[in-house]
Amino acid sequence: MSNKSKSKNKFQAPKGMRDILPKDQPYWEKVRQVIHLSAKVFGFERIDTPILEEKELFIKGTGAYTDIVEKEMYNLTTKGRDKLVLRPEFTPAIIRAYLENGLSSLPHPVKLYSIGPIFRYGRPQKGRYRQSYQANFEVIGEQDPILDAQLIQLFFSICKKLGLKKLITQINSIGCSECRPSYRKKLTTYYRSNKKGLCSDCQRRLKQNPLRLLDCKEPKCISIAEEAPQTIDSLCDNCSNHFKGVLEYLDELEIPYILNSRLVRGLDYYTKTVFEVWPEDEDGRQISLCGGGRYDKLIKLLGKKDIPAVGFAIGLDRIINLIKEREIKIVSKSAPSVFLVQLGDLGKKKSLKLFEELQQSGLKIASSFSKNTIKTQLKLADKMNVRFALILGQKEAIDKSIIVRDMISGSQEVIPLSKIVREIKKRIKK
RNA sequence: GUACCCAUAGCUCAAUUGGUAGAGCUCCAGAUUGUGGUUCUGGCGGUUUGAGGGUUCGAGCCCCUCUGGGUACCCCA
Repeated sequence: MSNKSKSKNKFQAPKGMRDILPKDQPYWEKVRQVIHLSAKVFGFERIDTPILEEKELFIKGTGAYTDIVEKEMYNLTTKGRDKLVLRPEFTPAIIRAYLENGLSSLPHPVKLYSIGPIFRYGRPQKGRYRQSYQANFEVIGEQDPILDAQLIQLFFSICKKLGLKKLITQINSIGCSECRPSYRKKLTTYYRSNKKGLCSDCQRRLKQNPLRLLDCKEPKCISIAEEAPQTIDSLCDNCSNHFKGVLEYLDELEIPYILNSRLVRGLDYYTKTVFEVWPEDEDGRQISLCGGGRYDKLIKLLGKKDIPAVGFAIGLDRIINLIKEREIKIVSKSAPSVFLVQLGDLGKKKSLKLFEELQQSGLKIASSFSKNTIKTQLKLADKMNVRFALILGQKEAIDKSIIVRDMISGSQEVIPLSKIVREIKKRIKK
């Protein structure tokens, strides 16, 4: 990505938003392709929801006191005075679609995934953009802890296919409506007695959302948080067993994880399991690759029925950044293996149709009809890293033949035009 | 939203104490009139240094504002 300003050009992309240029597209294609494949294997069906949603959906769903809702949404009012926002995350929108379209009549669990842009108004930096891309997975309608574990398995499966290793799961359980209130009380009491040692943000948050004090980055707050009562010690039997279940399944899957009692996450709807996955050697400050958890109460909040669910989101920008940082090679499947060189008026005319034939036969073929010299065309062929160049000139066009040039050895051979497809396919296989 | 750093050709970077912008790569063309990856030569490329204002005889360089980027927060993917 360029760090240069383009403001001498009259227009520039809005702050925190960028163009994904052709040279980066192979990364995006690869990542998306792997995600689609893994989603299918794990039984997820695709859903696409609008980029705009009612503002109220996120106030209710994500939570009125979360930073996302408080200060990071792109708001707009329509001519009809509807209050809409660019979606800052997927989950409430997916649940809305699930409820609105009667997907609850399908056999449960209903497994849905979606992939696309989300928008958050904040200060951009590496791995944080105002328009970023997520892949989002939701499993609706079951509370079996195996589903929580399977989501993490799914993420590791995707990473494995992308060649990403050295990752570690950060996991915690934050309880449910049964046990959270009493934990909250314990925590609040603990923090009240240490109130004067807290930063100003935390003093404010103490009233609204005391759980969030646990992952404050202020040194003084960190040391207070270290002594704070831990969520897992206050879980009710149900939550405790559930969490044990998740961890047992992770052990069974041999997925690396560490219990992180300070992981609470900023969205209001989480219950029980919360998790993120970080690169192993990082401290996770802003590079968590995915994050999610269980949200057994969200659906009731947005609808009527009390339906449990679990889900998570993958940050595609961060996945791609990591692939690049670790210099993992991505092979573009669409890279051409043959370049058709045309020479002279007749050659040019005849190659036009030949190009179509070759391409229809399934060969990945490149060409440059606007360049006329053989030199320039071969140069291009070389740059594209093509295996063979096919040369159709005046002479060949008359003879109904074509030259096959091996771009590695430099040797070439004249072949009858009628046999070219078969010959090339034979050679590529070698 | 807060703090610090940054901004010169498409890209990576030069420019002595403020003295009037230069190189490599890329791109295009030629050497080689039907043969690429090396080499050599030439050309395009900056409405003059992200934008606007100020100081000065003179600003890429100093000051202010804005825009964008980076990093650390806040928070999250």
